Amino acid sequence: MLINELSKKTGVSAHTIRFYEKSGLIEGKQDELVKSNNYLHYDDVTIEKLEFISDAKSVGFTIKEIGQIIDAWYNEKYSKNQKLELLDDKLISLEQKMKEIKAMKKQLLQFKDDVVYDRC
Amino acid sequence: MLINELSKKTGVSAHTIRFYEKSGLIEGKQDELVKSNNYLHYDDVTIEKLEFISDAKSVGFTIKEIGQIIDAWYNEKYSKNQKLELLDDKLISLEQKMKEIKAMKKQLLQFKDDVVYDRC
DNA sequence: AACAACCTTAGAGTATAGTCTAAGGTTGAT
DNA sequence: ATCAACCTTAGACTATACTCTAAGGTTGTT
Repeated sequence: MLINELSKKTGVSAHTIRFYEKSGLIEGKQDELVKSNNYLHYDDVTIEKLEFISDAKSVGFTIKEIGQIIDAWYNEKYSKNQKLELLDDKLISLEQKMKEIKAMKKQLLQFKDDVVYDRC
Repeated sequence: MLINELSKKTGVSAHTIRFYEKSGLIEGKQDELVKSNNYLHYDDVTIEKLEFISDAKSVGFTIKEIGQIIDAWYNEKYSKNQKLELLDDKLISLEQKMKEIKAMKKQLLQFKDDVVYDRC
């Protein structure tokens, strides 16, 4: 599919898709039989990747980190051990985020308490 | 205390402290007895606020959101109900973040599995 | 008085992550 | 052939959150 269709299927704008492509997160391929244009074609894996990018951004991963994770998933440029190490690394950072969110929850509940009992 | 001491006590640079002050997150006071300068003095509550800002940034709150939370905590410009509503709102967004992180954890564990069993 | 070590404001510069515009080429239907 | 509706690249613009520089004033010690 071409970029517009990909955009419609994922809800990600063509501009942003191109930005992700420039950033190395996804990759379209040219049809080798067609030399008259340089239109890029995208497959279903790219849809998966864009969905993953959206989820990964939500949890606070940067474009760079997301690129690494995608490479650990789809790419052959890392060894198995390197991939597992990177993924473990990101899992640890998720645990960390989780802890921080729990602590922040406690803090906000404390603030609520302070408001209710006029302690602020 | 003056800005340098505050910076040393909190680990937040004087530049960043000034940026937070401009953004309305914290507020120093001038010594009314001293007219020869416009040095700003900070109290211990500001230390608390800066620590909160750091924690709140970690969980992904924006400066604007952090400002609102601080106002719901220290400021009198909101009613009790408005404060509680805002804090509940932020608590809900934390629950949401928590869910997203759990889902991402599952996804990364799946990726690990795929790597281990050569499914990618 | 001179000096280091502070303080101030204004504004420029950086990184991240888009978002948009312009200028131009291609495709497919009429 | 012409037209809408695509496609491309290059680069400008935006928002957020800093980070730094410059220029100048103040304080405290020698």
